Amino acid sequence: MTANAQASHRLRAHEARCQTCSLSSLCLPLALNMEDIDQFDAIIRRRAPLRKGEVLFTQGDAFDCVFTVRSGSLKQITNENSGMEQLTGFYLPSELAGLDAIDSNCYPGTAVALETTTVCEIPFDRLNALSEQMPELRTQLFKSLSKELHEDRRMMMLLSRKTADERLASFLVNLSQRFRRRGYSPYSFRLSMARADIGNYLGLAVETISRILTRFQTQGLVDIRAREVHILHLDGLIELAEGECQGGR
Amino acid sequence: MTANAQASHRLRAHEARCQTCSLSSLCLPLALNMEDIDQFDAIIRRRAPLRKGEVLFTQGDAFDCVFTVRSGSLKQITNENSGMEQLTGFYLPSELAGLDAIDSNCYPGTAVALETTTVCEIPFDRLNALSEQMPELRTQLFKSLSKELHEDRRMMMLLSRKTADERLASFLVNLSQRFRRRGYSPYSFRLSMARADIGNYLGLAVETISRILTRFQTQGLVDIRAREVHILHLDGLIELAEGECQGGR
DNA sequence: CGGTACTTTGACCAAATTCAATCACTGTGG
DNA sequence: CCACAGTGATTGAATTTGGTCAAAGTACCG
Repeated sequence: MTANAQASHRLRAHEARCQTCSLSSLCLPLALNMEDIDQFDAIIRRRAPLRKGEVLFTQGDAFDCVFTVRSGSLKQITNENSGMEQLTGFYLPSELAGLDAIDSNCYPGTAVALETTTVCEIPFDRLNALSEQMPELRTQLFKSLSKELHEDRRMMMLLSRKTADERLASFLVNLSQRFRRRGYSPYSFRLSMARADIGNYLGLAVETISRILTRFQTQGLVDIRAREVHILHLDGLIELAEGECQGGR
Repeated sequence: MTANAQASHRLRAHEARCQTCSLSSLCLPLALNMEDIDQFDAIIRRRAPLRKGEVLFTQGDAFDCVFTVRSGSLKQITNENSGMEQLTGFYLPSELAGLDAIDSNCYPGTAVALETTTVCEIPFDRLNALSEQMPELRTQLFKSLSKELHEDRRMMMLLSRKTADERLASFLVNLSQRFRRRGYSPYSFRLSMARADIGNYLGLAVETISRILTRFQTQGLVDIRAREVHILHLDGLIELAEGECQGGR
């Protein structure tokens, strides 16, 4: 590698551009042409990486930006008056956080980094303005919102109709699919979240998560040591995740 | 009333216009000026009323329109492969159904009228196009999507952290508030859905709904006979709905 | 007026929670 | 380099909430 190439590499790493970003085919500008991407790129701010546990935005803060994860992962937690705390979602690279803040103009949850995480910060008013000139961008934004709605509906079904086993299987399958889409192995990955986070997200006690994971292990479905996951029998998990509920409950 | 006035009344009833619609302050065009409302109005199609049990759109159908309820109410049901059936929401007048179809380009659930129901049909491609020229409309559309996201998150919290009592109290309080916003009494209203629908929506068995409603009744919180609801002690219900979970589970 | 669909009530049961205790892993400071 | 603290994960036993099954009661519609 020449000195020149090294320098250019360092530059890219530091102030990455959408043009060179490996996530561009999954991210908001996915449908834009080169020219539009440049304009889009111009409104984005890159931040110093968040360290594990650092907060990206806090529940109640005034809304001004949405964020895409560039590397690492986030969790979003919502507190209700009564001290109830709900983990409403995990965000992986290329996923868009903060969309649920548009309506009320303040973030309805707190976003926390689960590991070292870099994000792109997109001021929403400028994004909104840009979406006027770029129908593809607007459509993509509508789609992102709609997709998250759709995901939430799946989650509602999971929470209200599925057993603990089915929930955990769904969770693992879902992660696996998201990793696959991003070009990582769908069979081997690292959980960036604690068991307690998984439990909170799935509406189950930590102990239940733990018990079921060991059961999955003894059944030969997965091999999990600490946070390292190896899926041994994906079809089995998928079958489990779908459940055979005959409309009960 | 003169014959003329009668005719004009009949006209309005038949092919209502946004300009004269009593819901305009709650509905999509809420931020538009007169001129824009006219343009918006022009893309809307009004349909013959749906009778109870009739289907507005079916899961899997190609997506082309979103719908606002003008009178009556809808439920949306999603079937998963495995025969699991989840009621993902109820739509009251001025609420927008079908937004969750934008991403996948087909309706992810079936919308069914719970009573005689009229809707406005809005072709999404034309709405999208119009939102290019009308920033207020675009913003309102983003807000509607975001709001539904937000609602779903509340629902996820309800499903994963609340007891049966808290869920049902939340449900009644939520309905009450939605009626209030629409100018109806928050204390007396009619449930357009069956107990089974409520149960499905809240992730509880019908029997549980029934038991808890009678308990609420004996506790003097409500007076319910058949589907007629009278809320006697709204604050009590609200308190119940919030629960005192200290972050458990 | 009769039938169908919806609702209520009771008895029993099972899944998942709670409580309690132990174990493993990480990182820090002596 | 190792002991120790602290967090996170696992396991077991007892409890509880809400589900299932069964049956009877009630409202609504033609």
